[in-house]
Amino acid sequence: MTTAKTRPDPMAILEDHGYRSTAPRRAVVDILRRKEDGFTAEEIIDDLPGIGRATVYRTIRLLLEAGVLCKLALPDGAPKYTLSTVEHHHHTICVRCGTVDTFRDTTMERLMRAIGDDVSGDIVGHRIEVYVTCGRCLTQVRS
Amino acid sequence: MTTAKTRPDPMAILEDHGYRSTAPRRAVVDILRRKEDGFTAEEIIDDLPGIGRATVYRTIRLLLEAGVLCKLALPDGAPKYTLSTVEHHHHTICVRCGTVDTFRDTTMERLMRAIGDDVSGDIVGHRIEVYVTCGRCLTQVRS
DNA sequence: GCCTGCAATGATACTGAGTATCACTACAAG
DNA sequence: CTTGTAGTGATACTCAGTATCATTGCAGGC
Ligand SMILES: [Mn+2]
Ligand SMILES: [Mn+2]
Ligand SMILES: [Zn+2]
Ligand SMILES: [Zn+2]
Repeated sequence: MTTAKTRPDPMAILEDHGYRSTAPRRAVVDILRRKEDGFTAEEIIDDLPGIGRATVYRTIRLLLEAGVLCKLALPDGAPKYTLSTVEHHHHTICVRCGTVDTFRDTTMERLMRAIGDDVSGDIVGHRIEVYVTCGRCLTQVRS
Repeated sequence: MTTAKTRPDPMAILEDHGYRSTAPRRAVVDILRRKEDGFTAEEIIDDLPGIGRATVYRTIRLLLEAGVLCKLALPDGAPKYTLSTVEHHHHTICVRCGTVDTFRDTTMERLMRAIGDDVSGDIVGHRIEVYVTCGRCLTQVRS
């Protein structure tokens, strides 16, 4: 059970998209590669006092466009981001502690395609977020 | 084919929750009862120059808590609200013109319950939004 | 119908997240 | 190295939403 998953280097992906490898971008990428959990933009900014807010936001936008990051819209508050694995997936978010987890459900994807018959127009995307009280929070509540 | 659906009066619902029936609240409720489509908070504020921003936001919050409104998180930009029918439902949002529609899919709800086995912790809610290019926008693109 | 307490209002100032600007910096190609 | 240009970051700004608080007006008691 290794926690380190082999994932393509986000910086390499940015370079493939024609962007330069710069020290600030590498710093941002290094930080968020270490985050197993979801993180906010402001979190990254605080972790990197030497790097301007604008650069952090710009780097996040590039990584989103490159598909390296997922953007989660929480019920309220600032969005969270997670490193995206290659496979299409969705997220559970603990409403108590904010922990983000991923899940995959191929039935869901099939269902989404079936819904195409119910809705007028062409489906171009979807967002599915499941709000949970996570296992750890459940045990805390009961103790 | 009547467009006016018989829905419980949002103001009456607020009164049931112990809130006063005031002129500003009635004005807000009157406006948004007329909107078949999704609307933003700022839209309501612009429609009611005599009423303070704070009051509009406060009224929207009360209606959300009372379950009268749904709040939609668009991919980016300010959230939209829609009057909620009693039945649980979800929304399609046209990525081109922003039109909001509703759909129901009981299979989806059954599936959500099935997912409970896959995720750790208790499911307390979910958000499903389907992004589309609506029928009207499709015909415009092709003309 | 009037008092009156307290809920509600709204002008204003504020916060927080994100973006535009622009003079400056540093990457990378030659 | 030199050099054009992509990238940076301090700063000022926008935009959505919230806190404050003096004033207003609703609703229940009389
Ligand atoms: Mn999906
Ligand atoms: Mn549902
Ligand atoms: Zn939790
Ligand atoms: Zn449309």
